[in-house]
Amino acid sequence: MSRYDPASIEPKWQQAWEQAGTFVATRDQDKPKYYVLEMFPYPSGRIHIGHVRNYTMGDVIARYKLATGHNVLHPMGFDAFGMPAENAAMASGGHPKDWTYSNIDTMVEQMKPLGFGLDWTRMFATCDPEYYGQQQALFIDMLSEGLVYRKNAVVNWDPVDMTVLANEQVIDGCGWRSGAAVERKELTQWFFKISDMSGELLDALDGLDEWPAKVKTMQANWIGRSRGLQFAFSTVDAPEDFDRIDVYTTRPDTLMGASFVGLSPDHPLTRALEQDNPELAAAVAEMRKGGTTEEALEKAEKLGFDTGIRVRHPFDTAWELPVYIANFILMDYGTGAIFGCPAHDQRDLDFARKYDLEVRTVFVPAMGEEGTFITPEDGGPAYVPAKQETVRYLRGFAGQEAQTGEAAVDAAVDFCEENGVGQGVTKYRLRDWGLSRQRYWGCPIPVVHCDQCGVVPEKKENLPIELPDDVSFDIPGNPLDRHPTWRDCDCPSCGAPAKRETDTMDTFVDSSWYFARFTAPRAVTPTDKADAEYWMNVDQYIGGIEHAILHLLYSRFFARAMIKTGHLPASAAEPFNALFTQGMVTHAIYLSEELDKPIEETKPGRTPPMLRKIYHYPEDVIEFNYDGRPVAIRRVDVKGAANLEELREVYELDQADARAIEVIPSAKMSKSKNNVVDPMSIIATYGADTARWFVLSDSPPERDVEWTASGAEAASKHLTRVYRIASEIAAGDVPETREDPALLKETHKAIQDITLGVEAFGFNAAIAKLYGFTNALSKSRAGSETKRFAAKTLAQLMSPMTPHLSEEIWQLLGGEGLIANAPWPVADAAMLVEDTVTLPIQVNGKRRGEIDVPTDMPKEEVEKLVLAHEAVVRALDGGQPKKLIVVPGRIVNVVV
RNA sequence: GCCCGCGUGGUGGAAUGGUAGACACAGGAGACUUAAAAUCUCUAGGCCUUAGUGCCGUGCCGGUUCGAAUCCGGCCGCGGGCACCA
Repeated sequence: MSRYDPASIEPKWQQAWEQAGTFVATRDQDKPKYYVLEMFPYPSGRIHIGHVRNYTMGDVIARYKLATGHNVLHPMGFDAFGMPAENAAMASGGHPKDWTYSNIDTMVEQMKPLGFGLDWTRMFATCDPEYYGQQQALFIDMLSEGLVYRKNAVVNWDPVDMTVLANEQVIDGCGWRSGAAVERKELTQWFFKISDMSGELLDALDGLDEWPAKVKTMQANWIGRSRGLQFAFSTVDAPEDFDRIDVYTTRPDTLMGASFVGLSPDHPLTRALEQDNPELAAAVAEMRKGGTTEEALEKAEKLGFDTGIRVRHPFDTAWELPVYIANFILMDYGTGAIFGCPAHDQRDLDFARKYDLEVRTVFVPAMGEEGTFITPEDGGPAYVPAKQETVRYLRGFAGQEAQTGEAAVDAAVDFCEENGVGQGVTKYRLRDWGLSRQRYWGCPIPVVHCDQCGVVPEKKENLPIELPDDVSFDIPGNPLDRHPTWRDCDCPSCGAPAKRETDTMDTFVDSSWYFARFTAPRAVTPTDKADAEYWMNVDQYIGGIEHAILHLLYSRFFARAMIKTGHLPASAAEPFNALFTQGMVTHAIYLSEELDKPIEETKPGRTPPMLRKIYHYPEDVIEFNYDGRPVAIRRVDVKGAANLEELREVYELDQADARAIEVIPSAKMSKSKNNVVDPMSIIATYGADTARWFVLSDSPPERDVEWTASGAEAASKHLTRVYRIASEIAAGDVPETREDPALLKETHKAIQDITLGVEAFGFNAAIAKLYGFTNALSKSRAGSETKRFAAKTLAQLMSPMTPHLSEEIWQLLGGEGLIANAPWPVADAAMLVEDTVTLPIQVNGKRRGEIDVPTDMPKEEVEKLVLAHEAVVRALDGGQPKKLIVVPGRIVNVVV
């Protein structure tokens, strides 16, 4: 009998699928279509075990849907524009294009041996001119629909390198290369008008039944609809044209607690004051230092500057409030100006205390806490209860004295509207999407700047506007900007000499419509109508939770924009019917701190040896327990230690030499920590099916999974066992003994469990059931026909996860055709019925015994049996039960 | 700082509000073998001068319930996101 040999089995079946065109998708109106998509990878150079997990999950769904009679579309491509390619070019010469395409080649080569049921004929990379040319066409259509516009926005500016920095290139407020303090600088940039759709994008979340609730919550908070009051303070001693300052507040009920007005450093009034007040200008310049991220702004020390201007309180013109410029106020949200109510906002309170401003408590807890409550005026923290909580107003002006924040806000808005102070408005936190990037390796924005005509879209027949190849990355900045000829062109409108836009698009644009392009990847328009109508929507989308907000929100916006521009059917407004977010694959980090040179080499006057951190590769160490915690030693240091005791001795010696390796468990895989597990070595050692089986087993798919060598080995052992069991059955080595009705039942139970498991993304639980079923099959003394049926069913149930092994077993057992095409087994409902059930008996919620009863026994009879049970009799001690709860088929609880 | 998650044996984890620890890994004991590997069988949350029909136990504290890993409130820890990483 032959051994399980993945190295020979796997290429054989991959070839068979390719020859049969098993996974090539073509439109077929007779079958229900199913579009399964995993978030496409960035071509970093090598596939990562996290990719293997992500694509295996998608593949399980794809193969399962194929077996259940669907016409499946399961494509793959690459999200290929972006900074790493430029960084590589800067670091080691070369060209981003060469680097990217060579990485793509490598990754495709690494993915193919994994046997994913992908339609490779549809593959593309977003850096293919064929793709980004269509993206440019889309952009032009969006421009003419009014979905794109230009405005000023701030960027991270490195004043030394004279270049724009990405947020990740700003480290502790300084440029990553120059180390210079980063400033916020305004540039004219392109924007998508996503904010026009804020309400629609928010409301439509309700219809996404098959999306995780957490993703919908995150998106809803991100869009951030708020109902508030917009009103104006009239100013005293302000420059011309600034006789009023518009503010927006979500808490108009706290107006009587106002103690100052805050302006954003980017507010028009701030800019006006800057002109002739050097002291103020210097303070504002200080506030503009640091990065642009919300996190940086929030964490920055709260700075203010008193403008000297005063405003009149809308309810009492004699009451004047100071106007401060404050660095924590965002120009993009509301009106860029707020009123501060220190008593009910911790940030305002910190600010008020710093600048010695008034604190006026507006409301206090409604009841109970009189004795313990310290008002903010008396040094307590800001009082910020939930809006649903009822509070008592000391300085209310509308509504009841005791009311919820919500009711008070509504009453305040009504009051203000009636008295002409302001009006209730709905605002969104969501800002327009800035898509301009001052970088080379991205999709060129297809517009031309003409002295006569202004900003003009490129003609579609001139697309794609291709990136020039002759560029260099030896100096910072955008190579397109300094290219001698690429910018020169004729105005598409008047024909006069003009200049191209040198900004390229945010890579989120590339990934916001690739799912639509996959339906017709070679079409000469962005999409093909018939294909888009047939294949959209994506039935199941799978990807990382890190994309919960931006990528998914942008894609939802793009789908709507593509409907408006005629590139998608109206039914595709929500492009992803179901979403699944999977966890990361983590791995322990092996860390030691070693002297950078031997002590004996130390000479007087020389630098003494320093401890430095060394990260070891997983394959270079042996891990074991020492003193109750996991530690490791280098394989080269084992010195013939044959058992645990000797390994521990070596570890102790290493500790003395400061060479002992600490194990830091479950860390995100990272190249710099050397804890990246290369899937290719796993495949080389165990085969693709083992890798696939392992990444699905043990951990729930939405949670992170720790890669362990022992886990991979266990997976491999199990597949070997399945192969051996199946071969024995195929070879007729099974003794013809008695019938075993239990095995037939187990088989149908397994069909039921695994089918439900796959449908619900419970892959780890499904695999646990497959272990159980395998054990049942192995132990069963059933006759060969029943065993053969069970083994064939096992192969089918495993086939989405371990497709190569399953094909091999299917063939051994005389299955017809490819298992990939065999119809998914259906459980016989009659086989799933159990005759008896074991009911645990609880007394006061604690388990005290159990009884076996027929499944259909009436409640009354169960009660009689329970009351007769010795544990219950003893607990009752002759008395009557207070309560008797019988949950049919589940449990019995006696309350005494 | 703000938003969203997660936390169960030595380890990964299972459990429609209903027997906590399924299924595995590592460990222990045994069988087979000249031996090893492979394979198979059994064992396995913690506690105890009472070994039981016992007590404790799902990050911590409290609540709802006949019954809570699961629901609610507060706290601690870890992770994801925060609009130019993808």
